[in-house]
Amino acid sequence: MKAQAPRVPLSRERVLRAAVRVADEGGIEALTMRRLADELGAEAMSLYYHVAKKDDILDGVVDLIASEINETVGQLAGPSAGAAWKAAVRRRILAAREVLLRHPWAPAVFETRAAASPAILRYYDELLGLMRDGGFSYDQAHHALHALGSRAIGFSQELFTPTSGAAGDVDQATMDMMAAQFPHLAGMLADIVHDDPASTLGWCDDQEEFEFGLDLILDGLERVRAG
Amino acid sequence: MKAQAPRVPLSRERVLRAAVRVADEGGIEALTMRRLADELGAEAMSLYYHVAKKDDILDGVVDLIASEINETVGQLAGPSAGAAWKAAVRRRILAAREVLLRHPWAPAVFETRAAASPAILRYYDELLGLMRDGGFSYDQAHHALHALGSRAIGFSQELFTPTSGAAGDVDQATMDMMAAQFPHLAGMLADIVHDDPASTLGWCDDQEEFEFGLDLILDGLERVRAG
DNA sequence: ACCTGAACACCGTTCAAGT
DNA sequence: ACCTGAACACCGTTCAAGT
Repeated sequence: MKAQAPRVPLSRERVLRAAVRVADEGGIEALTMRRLADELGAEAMSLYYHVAKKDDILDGVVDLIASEINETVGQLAGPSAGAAWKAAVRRRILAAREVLLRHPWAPAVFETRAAASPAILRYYDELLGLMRDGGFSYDQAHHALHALGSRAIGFSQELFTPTSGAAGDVDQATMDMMAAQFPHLAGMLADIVHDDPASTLGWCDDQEEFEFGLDLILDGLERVRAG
Repeated sequence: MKAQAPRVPLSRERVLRAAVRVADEGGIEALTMRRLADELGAEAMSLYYHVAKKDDILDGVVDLIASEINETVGQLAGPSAGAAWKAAVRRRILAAREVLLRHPWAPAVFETRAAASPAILRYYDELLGLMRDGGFSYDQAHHALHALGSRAIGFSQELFTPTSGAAGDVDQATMDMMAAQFPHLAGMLADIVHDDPASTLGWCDDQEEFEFGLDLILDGLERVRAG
């Protein structure tokens, strides 16, 4: 049996949507031109008729995910005037985060893109709008964006996750060695385990920690706003 | 003339130092096995005798940069007990940042590494030590690390830098279009330009913004500490 | 013990050629 | 207008072979 010509003709739109699908299923390293063409029932070279190069695909994919975020946060409602800005911004950021959690590979791609996509610009524009509702000056809001960093759009990069990996991975010998070399890390770990002996761990850079950091910043910003 | 055998024999150490040199000069995309071998006057295949694979090199490079950070912050002095913790942590983080500014490609590599390098563990261990001096519980210090995120080691990733690129790049037509589509971004930009008409711009995610965000978080943490 | 040449599988991308 | 086959330059990596 021979391969059939694709029923639906290719298009930039179809290519980008397929790219998201491939990355969702196999991670970002699965996203090669040949694998992507496969997903579309075409040859790798055919893609170049619809996109300029792979970088163009990555730009488009970022814009697509950001659009998904915009659609989600677009359904949020609630007051944002005055002191209500904080709850509104918080809601918005946590909703954006939920979208990104469905595309775990996306933050890393976001970070490699230099040019801002239209959808990302829109996201930030509306975020600024909420702050303006709260009474922030543009200068204050500008600082706020920098202070939030990638948290503004729902993720935060950690260089080192204290309890990533199951706690069971660490045997007593390594634990002792670590206690000698890194007493504070060991103490912290012991404390976390002690506080929650039933926890499976491998679960601390998650929702709770994200919200702690977010609230710390939002509270600080509220203080700036209130003068 | 034919190539001479390398005078100095290869070693893991030499390979890693050469890798940092190559990345410093040509960016991370210049760091290929063949280019790295060139730098050492050897063949690409020879590297595999001293390192397991490219990933191993990247792990080693991260550890090397983190060691450079540790050496730098190791020379800092000053009190850290009680309320002095904040200044001590601030000093430490800004010193780490200076090292990373000399290796602009490094943060991106840091973020791709899952396993924590010994040098990074040491950095965090000592950072935790300063917080303990300040009176933080391990649980509080744990939250603090998450709140700081990558800022703890001196950098912060932005998804979109409001005024990256020279301001002169934006002509009036694009500015008008942007004002219609993204009123708040346009307003913010106009305000920044107005506040500092002489500024060349393209210079806002820098030191000042980093310190603003850092201080916001440190102030919030101090409030947590003081209970 | 340490280094290398030839080779492999896999990238992104070009280009002339097919329909 | 849209798609493809063959080919190119470049990756990381293996392995048998050199000294």
